[in-house]
Amino acid sequence: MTEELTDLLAGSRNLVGRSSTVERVADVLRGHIIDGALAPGARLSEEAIGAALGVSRNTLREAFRLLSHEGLLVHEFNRGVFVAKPTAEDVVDLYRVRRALELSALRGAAEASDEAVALVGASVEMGQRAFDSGDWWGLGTANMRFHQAIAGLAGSPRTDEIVRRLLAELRLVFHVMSAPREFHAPYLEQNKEIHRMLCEGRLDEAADRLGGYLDVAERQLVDAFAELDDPRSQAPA
Amino acid sequence: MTEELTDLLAGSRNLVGRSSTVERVADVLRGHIIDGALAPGARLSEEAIGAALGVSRNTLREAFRLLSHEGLLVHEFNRGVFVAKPTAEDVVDLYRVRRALELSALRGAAEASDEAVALVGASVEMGQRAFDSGDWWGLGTANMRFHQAIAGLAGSPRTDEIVRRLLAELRLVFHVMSAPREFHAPYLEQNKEIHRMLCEGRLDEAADRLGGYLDVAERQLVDAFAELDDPRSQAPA
DNA sequence: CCAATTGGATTGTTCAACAATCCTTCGATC
DNA sequence: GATCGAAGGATTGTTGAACAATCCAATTGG
Repeated sequence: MTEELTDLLAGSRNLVGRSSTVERVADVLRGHIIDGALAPGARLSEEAIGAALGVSRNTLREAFRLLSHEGLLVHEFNRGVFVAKPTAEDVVDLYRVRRALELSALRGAAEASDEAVALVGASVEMGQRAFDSGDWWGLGTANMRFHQAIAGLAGSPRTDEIVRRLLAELRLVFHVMSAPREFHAPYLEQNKEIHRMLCEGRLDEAADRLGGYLDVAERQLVDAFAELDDPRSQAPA
Repeated sequence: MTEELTDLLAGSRNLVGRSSTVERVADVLRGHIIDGALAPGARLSEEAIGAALGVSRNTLREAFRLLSHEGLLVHEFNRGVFVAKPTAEDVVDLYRVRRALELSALRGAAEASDEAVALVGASVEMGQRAFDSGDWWGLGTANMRFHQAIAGLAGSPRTDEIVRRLLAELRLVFHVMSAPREFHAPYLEQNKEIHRMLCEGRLDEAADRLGGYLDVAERQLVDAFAELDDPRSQAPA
């Protein structure tokens, strides 16, 4: 179910004209990267992946280039492509851009379309269902959907694309979180409240709430990274 | 010791070792697109361009993919790549994202580095020189540089890249302006004043000024588009 | 005049090959 | 024994050609 929706999300970007092999390959790889099957830092061999997916090296390289520009892969000349390995600095940067775009969209939501507002509500309900069934990764997905819907209030195709890219990178970051439930669960209530404020037209208030919430999440992630790099937390060999 | 050497190597590689054919091709094409040698809407034949630049179709296609993700080219499946042809809606969208990012960067510029602030000043001086020598296209370039410097106040690599992409698209938009002087010249004074406010720490004031200025520019561009589409302004065949 | 067909041109994708570069291993020298 | 350097293999960078799939325009037929 969740996977179906994820595919729908990714697929809804470009309409139905989805016949390019390159994009299909990129979709498959994106999925594997986002759900962790391809770990951050892993090298993707052209020959191996090409053989596994049954596509030529040239086609694969075009797909690599696509995902590199989405921030999911990094390309090192003459060395190959690697799954992006976000750092604490990347987290700070990602949240900086998110704050600018999401808060701007929320503050200007007076002119948002009804469908855009409805998407926010739908993401909240989706999160509730995931919570009820104990699907913590699905809860994370719903949370992403929530933020994408917030950004969508601006009615701006470019904002939508930028935020989608940022959230995909953020998915990589979440792989360092050892406790997805504790991380994602508290935000469900916040999302509900922000949605309520949005429906009542209390936009500035909603934006302030969202801003504070982003600060907390960023802090939490940065701390998680610090703990990873901190030698005292490493188990003795 | 080792680390120093590694840093040096990495730094010099990015500056000098631009040895990828794909990126060199992309640079050439980007230049021709931005300065108008390749007009918006023009189709880029793989065979023709490949022969002209002396690169293979596969390499060229990778460069196309790069520029497509920068928004300068649009790729239509089974039809080819075309120089992007922005519409009035694109203008509105571009300014929406610019407002969000540039104003956010300016409002948070209290923590900006000295170099970042200096870049703003440098762009203003560059604009003054272009104005004095009657170089209107150079004035436009300086203006772009100014806005990139404003965005750079955030100290965010991702913001920098996004804004660079937006401004490159905007360059295409400017090709519809028949009077570059009248369009660009008035903003020089505004940039000076915003720079002054920035140096004096009057950030919110500067941001308000910039916001209003962006509104005017957007309006001006949209009007120019409306005139283009308006039949009454077209010469009889 | 309009519609269907056909043919040429262009793109999408694959395959094979070679040059350039990197990483590893092996050896040589001190 | 350790450090440095040089072959060796493996991987990427780039090219060229080939074929299938698709689009576009001209031609043909009604």
